[in-house]
Amino acid sequence: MEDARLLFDSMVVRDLVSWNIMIDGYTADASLTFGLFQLFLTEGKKPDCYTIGNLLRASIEVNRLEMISELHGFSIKLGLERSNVALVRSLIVAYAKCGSLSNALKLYECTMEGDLISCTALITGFAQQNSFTSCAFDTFKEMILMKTKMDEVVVSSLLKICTTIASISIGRQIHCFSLKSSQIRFDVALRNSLIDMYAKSGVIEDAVLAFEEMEEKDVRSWTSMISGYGRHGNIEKAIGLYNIMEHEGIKPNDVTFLALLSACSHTGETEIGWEILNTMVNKYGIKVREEHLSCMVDMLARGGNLEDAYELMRSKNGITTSLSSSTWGAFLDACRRHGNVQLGKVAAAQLLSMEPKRPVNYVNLASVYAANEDWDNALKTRKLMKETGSCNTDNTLNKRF
DNA sequence: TAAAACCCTC
Repeated sequence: MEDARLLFDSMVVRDLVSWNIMIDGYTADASLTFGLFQLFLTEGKKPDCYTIGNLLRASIEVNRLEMISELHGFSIKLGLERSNVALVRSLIVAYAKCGSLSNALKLYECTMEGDLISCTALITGFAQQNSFTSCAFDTFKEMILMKTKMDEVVVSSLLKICTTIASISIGRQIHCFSLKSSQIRFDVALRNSLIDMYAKSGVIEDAVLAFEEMEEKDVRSWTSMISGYGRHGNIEKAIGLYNIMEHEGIKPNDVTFLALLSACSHTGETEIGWEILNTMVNKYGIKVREEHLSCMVDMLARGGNLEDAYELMRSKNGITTSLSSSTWGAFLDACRRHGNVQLGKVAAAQLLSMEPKRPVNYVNLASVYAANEDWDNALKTRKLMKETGSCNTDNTLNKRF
């Protein structure tokens, strides 16, 4: 890219095509893309649909909604909005991905009704806004009524929503719909979505069916199935499947190991957990992620090995990112359950410095004291919570109602 | 061409 830039800078006459190629080349680094676009504008150039399309992709990358609106404005000014279907589609995708569903919807209703790509973008956009999943299904119903073209991507997106709301009945309906439709190809991604949907909805047998039906399985297929067994508390099956996977020459990834570690933490298999972590690092050279540590900490702390868990949190096993508040939260909860005031206080201090406004942290610390019949400090902690004014900032309730 | 799949614990 540096060479391309040198060549580009040395050009005497730069036409729109060379600008577009350059802007496209920088999509990996959005700030460079935008910088180049500024230069483009100061030179008095006019963007076309390709320039704007490339910039939209960069804006999605860094979640810059105001940039998308600006590019939308450009398209209107240049009259591209009315003539270029692909551009409008890209705008809808960009708005939906960056969370502005109202803008995406407006554009869709004006010009793109019944367009498969736009509908899929709307559906995943709705799915990302927790409380709008029903809108995603409404969009799909409209597609059916309008006899829109369907494909595996849109049903796969819908199945993903079913996993988050754990709706086996909707999931099954979508599965049946896909079987009946001649337009839907059962590719690896769709089959993986099916495994995941059934496993997360609690119907492990159907997840197994979907898994065994596959002629070509990738690492995600195996991981979904392992994770499914782990979630169901079946560690033997999870590890058995991992062994078969290895035997078949499929390389596990960081997520596969996360699924295995999680299975160990559910069943309290501390020794196996350590073994798995070692295999991941030493045999596969996979870097330990914060989530792996979090799992290990939970596993150790749950089993009462609070000291080991704390030691792991301190040493962080060589990873450089800092631990998330949720890891500390899980640790604090384990301290409460095992009545360890000393470590509970350490965890609470850490948590209160990270998120001083979350009541749950105070409540957990108070419970640590209470578990040790230290009513004095329990009461003081409760008081402190009220003083910080954090009682009113619990948005977990707002979310639910 | 674009829109989709595996991700820990509280």
